[in-house]
Amino acid sequence: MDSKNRIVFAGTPKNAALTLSHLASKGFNVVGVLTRLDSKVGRKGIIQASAVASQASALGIPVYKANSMDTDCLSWIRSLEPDIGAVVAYGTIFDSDVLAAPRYGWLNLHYSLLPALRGPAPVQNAILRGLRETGVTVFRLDQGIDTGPIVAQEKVSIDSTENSGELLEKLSQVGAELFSNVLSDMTPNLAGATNQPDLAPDQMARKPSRESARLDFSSKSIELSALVRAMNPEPMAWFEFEGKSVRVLSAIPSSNRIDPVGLAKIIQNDLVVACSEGSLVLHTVQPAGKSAMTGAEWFRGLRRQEATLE
RNA sequence: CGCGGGGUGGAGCAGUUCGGUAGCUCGCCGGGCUCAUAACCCGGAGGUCGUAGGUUCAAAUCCUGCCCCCGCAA
Repeated sequence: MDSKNRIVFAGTPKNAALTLSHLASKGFNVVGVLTRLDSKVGRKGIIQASAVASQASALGIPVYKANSMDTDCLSWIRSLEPDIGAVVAYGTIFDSDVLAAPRYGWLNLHYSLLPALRGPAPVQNAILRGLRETGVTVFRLDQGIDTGPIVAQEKVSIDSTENSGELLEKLSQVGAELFSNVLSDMTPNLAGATNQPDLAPDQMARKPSRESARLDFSSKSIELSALVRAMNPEPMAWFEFEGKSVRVLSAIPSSNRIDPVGLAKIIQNDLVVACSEGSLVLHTVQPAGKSAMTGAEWFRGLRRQEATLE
């Protein structure tokens, strides 16, 4: 491997920080880190540095914070004289000047088997669509969204019970490993990159809205269970009960038959709600203003035999 | 000062409007019934009602300060 290559890293959230620390631990020469500006976090609006910024500081790597690629940012990148750029979930599109700044361009780590699931939410969409397998891709960044030539891919299976948070964790580890392998033999890998085929627009992995995370119990229970897993931890599936939202952190399909759709009751200490096909056990829920609890606990607090959820 | 909900035995809740020393559904422990049980019956332990102070003969309940947890919105 050529550890003398100067790498500029760009990323923002926790999984990007994990990749950064993995690269650093492998001895790569990360000369600068680009991340988004500190932002307000949570109810109290506490200003907080991104996970990548914190990680970079801990590693003693210079950090530049920017939400858009202005000339200052561009000249900072150029001043690093990078050989290659590495991007993991940075959150801003690069213009052609930025793309051309590192000698060999940029490599991006994406959490799907491109060209499938291009876009900002590949992990949620993989589970949402009921896929049994997804993966990670390292590709050369170009002007499009996740459209550049593919350098390397690795498959990762999706367990039928895991949620987006858990799957992302797996993908982060596999991705970090793959990324460092690519960088180890960078020159031949870049030369071997293959162009992506075109993709139908409906294959884009869009970010789920809160409304799309709402549970409609007239759907099939198997679909609802996938929705619940896909939306955890963000934005979290939910339904409305007596004017307040109740988040559903985990749910599993059940063979209990109850009618009509939306009717909920306790069956053998589980909270079961009727769906169009089968029923769903609401295992962990979180009513607005409360901490997470089991569905049965929540229902007990309602003090009734049965209720209709919508 | 973005909007809002909440802190009551191990868990989830009721009780707070109209002050009078605590209740429900579970869990737990013991016993019974049963081939058996997550089902049923009987009994039991377990609570400074977040915290500090105030009002009162009397505060979970009224007043004030503080701490903690959480939903929505960004």
